[in-house]
Amino acid sequence: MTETLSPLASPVGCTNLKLRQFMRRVTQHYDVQLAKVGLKTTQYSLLSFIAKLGPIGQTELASRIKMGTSTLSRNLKPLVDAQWVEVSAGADARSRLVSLTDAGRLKRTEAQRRWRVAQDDIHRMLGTDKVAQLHDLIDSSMALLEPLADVASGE
Amino acid sequence: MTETLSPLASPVGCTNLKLRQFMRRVTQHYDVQLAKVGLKTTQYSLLSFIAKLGPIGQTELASRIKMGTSTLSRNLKPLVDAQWVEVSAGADARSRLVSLTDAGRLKRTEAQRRWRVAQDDIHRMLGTDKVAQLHDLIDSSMALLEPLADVASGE
DNA sequence: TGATTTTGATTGCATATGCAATGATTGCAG
DNA sequence: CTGCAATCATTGCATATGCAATCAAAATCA
Repeated sequence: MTETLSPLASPVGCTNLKLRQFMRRVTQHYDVQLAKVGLKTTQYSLLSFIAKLGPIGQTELASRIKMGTSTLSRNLKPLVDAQWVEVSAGADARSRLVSLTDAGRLKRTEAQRRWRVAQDDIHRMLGTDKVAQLHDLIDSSMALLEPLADVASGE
Repeated sequence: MTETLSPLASPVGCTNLKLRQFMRRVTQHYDVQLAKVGLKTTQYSLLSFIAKLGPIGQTELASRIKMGTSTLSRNLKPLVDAQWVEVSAGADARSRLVSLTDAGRLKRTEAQRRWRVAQDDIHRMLGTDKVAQLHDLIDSSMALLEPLADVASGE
C-alpha cells in the first residue's frame, strides 16, 4: 500500500533542525498577533489548556501539554502574577490545582480572537490542505514517539 | 487514488502548539544521543553550519540558520568557551568571522556519529516515508513563509 | 509506629529565543 | 570635513526548556 507516489529516498536532512527552524518562524508569526494582547504563544496555549481542563493538578497538566513539570511551574508564574491563573489547594497538601480567574477567562477569549487571525493567516499562506497534512503528520508521528515519554517517566 | 482520503475540512487545531509539542519530543530524542558527547542539539547544528559555511560573519550565519542575531551571539558563547569555535577579525573592525577550531572539527565529527544514531532512530520509529513527507512539508511551508523574514528585516 | 519509597511541585544551573536598546563602525550626504 | 544613516554585534529584559537536586507530604513497607 503505497501511501505516496513520490520516490521516497531515505531523507537526508536533520529532522530536528528543520523542525526548530520552522517552529521559530511559525512562533514568531503567532507572537505578532498575540503580542497585541500582551501574551506569548506559549502563554496562550497554557491559558487555553487550563480553560479547557478546568482545575487541574500540575503534573496532569504538564502531561497533557507534553511539557516538563519544571517548565510548567515556571511558565505559570507570569500568568499567576498577572492574576489570570490562580493556584488553589488540591486534595493533598502537596498538590495544587490550577484554574483560570475571571480575568483569565476574559483574557483568553480576547487572545483567542488574535490566535484566530494568526491561524487563518497560516491557512491562507500555506493552504488548508497543507496545514491539514502537517497536522495529521504531526499527530501520527507524535503517537509513534509516545514511547519516549513513557521511558522518561519510568514506565 | 487521491493523495488523501480525508475530507480535508479546514484544520481545527493550533499549528503552533502542535509544532512546539512535537519539537519538544523530537529535541529530547536527539539530546539523549548528543548529551553523550556533551552537546545540545542546537549546538550540534551550530557546529555543523559553521563547519560547512567556513569562516562566516554572524549576520550571514544567523540568516542561514534562520535565527536572530542576538540568539546566535549568545549561543556561540559556550562553544567559544569550549574552544570549538573561534571568532576572528573580519573585513571590518565591527564584523567578526566565525569558524571552527581543530578541536571543533573533531568534536563535530564525533557528534555527527551520535546525530546519525538519533536520526536513524527517527527513521525507524516514524518510517522513512513519513520522515520524507515531513521534511518536504516543512521545506515547502518554509518557502511559503519566507515573506515573514523579509518583513522583519525591513525588506 | 517508624523507615523507605513515591509523588507533587519548586529551584539551581545551563541553554534557547527574540525584541529593543546600545555600542561601535562604516558609509554617505551635504 | 561633519553629521546622519546604515551595519554588525552585544546586552538588558523577559520568557521557554529540561535535568538533577531538593523539599514537602503522602503512601507503603517492615
